[in-house]
Amino acid sequence: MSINPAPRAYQVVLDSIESDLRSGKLALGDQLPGERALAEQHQISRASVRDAIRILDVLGLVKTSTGSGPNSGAVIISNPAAGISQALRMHLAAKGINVREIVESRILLETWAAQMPPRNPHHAQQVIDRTAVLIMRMDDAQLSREEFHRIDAEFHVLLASMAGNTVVESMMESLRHSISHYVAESIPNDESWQPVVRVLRRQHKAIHHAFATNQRERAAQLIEEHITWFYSQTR
Amino acid sequence: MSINPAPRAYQVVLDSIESDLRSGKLALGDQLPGERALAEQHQISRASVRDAIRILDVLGLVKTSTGSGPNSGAVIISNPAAGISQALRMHLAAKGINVREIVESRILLETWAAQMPPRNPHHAQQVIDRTAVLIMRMDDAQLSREEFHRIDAEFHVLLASMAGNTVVESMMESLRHSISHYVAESIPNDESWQPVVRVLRRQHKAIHHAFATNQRERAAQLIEEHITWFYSQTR
DNA sequence: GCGCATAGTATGGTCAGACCACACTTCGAA
DNA sequence: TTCGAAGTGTGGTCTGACCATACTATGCGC
Repeated sequence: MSINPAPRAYQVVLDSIESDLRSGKLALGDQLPGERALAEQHQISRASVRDAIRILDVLGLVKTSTGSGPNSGAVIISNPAAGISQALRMHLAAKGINVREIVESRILLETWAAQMPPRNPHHAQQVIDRTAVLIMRMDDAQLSREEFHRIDAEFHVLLASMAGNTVVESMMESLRHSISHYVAESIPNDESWQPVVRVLRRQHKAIHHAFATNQRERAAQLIEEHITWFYSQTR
Repeated sequence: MSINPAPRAYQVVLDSIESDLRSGKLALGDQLPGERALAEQHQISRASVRDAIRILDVLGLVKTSTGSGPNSGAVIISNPAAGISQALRMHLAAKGINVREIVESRILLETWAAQMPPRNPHHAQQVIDRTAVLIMRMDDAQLSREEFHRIDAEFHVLLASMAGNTVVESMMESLRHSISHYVAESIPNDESWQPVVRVLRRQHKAIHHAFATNQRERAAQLIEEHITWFYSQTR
C-alpha cells in the first residue's frame, strides 16, 4: 500500500508550470520551453510532456502553433472561458447538468453584474457607448444568424464587465458558449427565427436604456426577463 | 488556402463521443471502447486517441483505470467541478489572485444558494443532518488545520447543494479549491490561527441554525458576514 | 464438486524514435 | 540591396514496444 498511488508523469510538468506562474517566472505572453527541452528537464518522455501541454491548451492557458520564431510553440495566454465552456458543454451532453441550471446561473450572474455599482465610471461610460454600437449592428437585417449571436454575446459580456469582476465575466462567457450548440439546434433557422430576433432587439434596447439612465435595478429585471423569455422559446 | 486549417486528430474522437452522449448511445457509467479499438475505428493512432481521453479525463467526464474488467478503462462520469476548478486555479495563478473578485463571487453564489427554496425537501433535510455532523467534527480540538479546511469546504458545498444547481455548486467548489493555496499561506499556522477557528465554529453554528429553522434570508446574511470576515483575516 | 493458486488476457501509462508540415532565419546569388 | 533557396527548430502524428495492473479462466489438489 504505497502512499504514491498514481503519480502521473504529466503532473510533474503541470505543477512546475503552475509554480512558475505563481512565482512570476512565467507570465502572459511568454513562450514555454520546447517539448523536447521540457522532457529532458523533467526526465520524462516527450509524450508525457505533450499530455501536460495538451491540458494547458484545453484549459485555455496556452496556445500552441508549429514553426519557429517568437510566436511559435506554446505561448501563455489566458482564456478561461475556453476550458470552462468546453467542460460545461460536455457535461451538458452527458446529462450531468441540464439547461435549467445554465439558465439559472446566467440570470444569477448577469443580474448581479447589472445591479453592482460600476467599479470604474469611465469604463462604464465606454461600455454604454460601445453597446450602443452593437445594438445598431444587430439591427442590420442582412446579418447572418451566427453573426447576430456573436454580437449578442459581446453585448452581454460587455455589460457584465462593468462590475469589474473577471471571474464572474469568465463564468458568464462560458455559460453562453456552452449552450450555443443547444440554442442553434432548438430554434430552427427559418421563419420562426424572425419574430424572435425582433423581440430580442427590442429587449436589448430597453436594457441599454436602463443602463444609460442608470436604472440598474430595472436593468437587472429586464435582463432576467430577457434571458427567461429567450430560453422559453427554445423547445 | 485550405478550408481545413488544422483538424486535430483527437478532435475527431472528441466529437464522436460528444455526439454519442447527446444521442444517448453513451450514458453515465458506460465504459468507453478501449484505446486501441477507438484508434482503429477512427483510423488514427493510439497516441491521438489518448489525447482525447486525457482531455475528457481533465474535464471530469471520464475516469480511467488500468486493468481489465467492467470497472477498467475509461468510464463515463460527470464531475464538472474537476475541470472547472483546475481551469480556474491555473488562470488565477497566471493572472495573479485577486481576492476581492473571489470573495465577491463566493458571496454571490452562496447567498443565492441559501435564499433559493430547496428543490428537494427530502434532500434539504439530509443536508441539515449531515452538516450538523460536520459541525461536531470541526469542534474537535485535535483536528489538523488541513482537515478543518476540508470539512469546512464540505460544509459550504453541502449547504449550497440544497439549491439543486450543479453549475453553481461546481463554481463554488472551484473557487474554494482555487484559493485554498492562498488561504493556507496568508494565515500562519500558529497561535494566530486559534482565535480565528473559534469564530469560524461559532459562525458555522449560527448559519446551520438559521437553515434548520428555515430562516433562509438570515442564513444568507450570516454567510455573507462569515465569508467577508474570514477574508478580512487573511493578510 | 469445491477452493484456491496460477497462468492468461486486456487495460491504460509510459517510453523511444521516427517522419511530417510549418514558420521563421540565414545566407548566397543576382 | 533584394530576393529566393536552404537550414533549423517547432508542434503534430504515427509506430511499436514494454510495464503494472486487475480481472478471467484454468487446472491442480483435495
